[in-house]
Amino acid sequence: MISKNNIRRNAGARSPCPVACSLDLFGDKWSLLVVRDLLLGKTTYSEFQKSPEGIPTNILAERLKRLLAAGVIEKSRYQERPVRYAYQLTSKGRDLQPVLLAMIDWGNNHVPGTLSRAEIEAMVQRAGT
Amino acid sequence: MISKNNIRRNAGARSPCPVACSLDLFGDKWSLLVVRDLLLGKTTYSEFQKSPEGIPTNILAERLKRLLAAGVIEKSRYQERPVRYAYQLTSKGRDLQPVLLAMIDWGNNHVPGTLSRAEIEAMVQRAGT
DNA sequence: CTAGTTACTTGCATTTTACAAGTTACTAGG
DNA sequence: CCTAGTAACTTGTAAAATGCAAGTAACTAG
Repeated sequence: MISKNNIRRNAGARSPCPVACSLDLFGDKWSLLVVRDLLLGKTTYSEFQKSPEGIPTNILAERLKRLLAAGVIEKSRYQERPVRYAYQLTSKGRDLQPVLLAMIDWGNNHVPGTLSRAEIEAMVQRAGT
Repeated sequence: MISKNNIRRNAGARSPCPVACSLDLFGDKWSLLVVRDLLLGKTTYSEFQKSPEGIPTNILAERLKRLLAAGVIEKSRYQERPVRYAYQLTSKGRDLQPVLLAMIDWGNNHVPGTLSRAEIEAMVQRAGT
C-alpha cells in the first residue's frame, strides 16, 4: 500500500514537479519543433520532414507516436486511396503554445540572428512548399 | 563567401528559428531542472544533486559547463579554504522564467498529480536539507 | 512498365546518458 | 597522526538514444 502522503500519482515520472513531468514528455531537441510546425498549420508527415531543421525520419515517427500516446496530438485519415494522414494538436497540445511563445521571446532577446514570429511562419511555409 | 541572403548569423544552429536555437541549448531532460533549482534559490553543486530527480553527477557537471559557456549562469568562489562555489543565473538565465512558468502551468493543467508552484518550492527545499 | 509520392520501418554506426567508483582538497574528532 | 566526512568534480564503461542510409508498401501519373 502507498501511504497517505506518498500517493503514486505519476507512474514513471522522475518527480511530481510539473517541469520534470513536462520534460519527461518533450524534453528533447525535436518534440517541440513538431509542435511548432503543427501550431503553424502543418499537418502531414512529409511537411514535418521538410522543415529546415531536417528531422531524421525514424525520430519523427517515434515522436509522433509518443505525442499521440500522450494525447498531445491526434491522427486522422483525410483520404483513402491512396491513404493519407493528417496530424493535429488536441487542446492539450494547443496549450503548449505559451511554452513555445516564451521560447521564441527568449530566443529573440538572447540569441542573435533568430527570426521573429512572422519570419518563422514564412520560413516554415517556404520550406514546406 | 556567404551570400547576401544567406548570412551565417548562428554558427552551429540547426536553423534561425528561436525555438530550435533554444532547444539546441536546453533541449534535454536536465538543463531546465537546473535552471528551476537556481530560480528557487539553490546555488551549489551539492544542492542541485539533492533535488528529487537525482541528476547524475557527470551530467550535472557537463550542463553547468554548457550553461556557463552560454552565459545563462555564472560561477563564483564564495569561500576559500576549503574552496566552495556558488552558481547563479545571469539576466539571460533569469529571462528563462517565463518558459518555466509556462511549463508549470501546462503540467498543472494536463499532468495529474503535479505540484503547484508553492509545493515545488517546498519539495525542492526539503530535498536540499 | 517506369518513375514519383507518402508514410513509414529496419539496420547500423555514432553520440549521449546512466551508474558506479575514484580523486582532490579540506575540516572535524579522537 | 589517523579516520571519517563533505564539496566538487573526473573517469570508465554499459546501456540507450540519435543520426544516416536504405528499404518497403500502397498507390498515381505518364
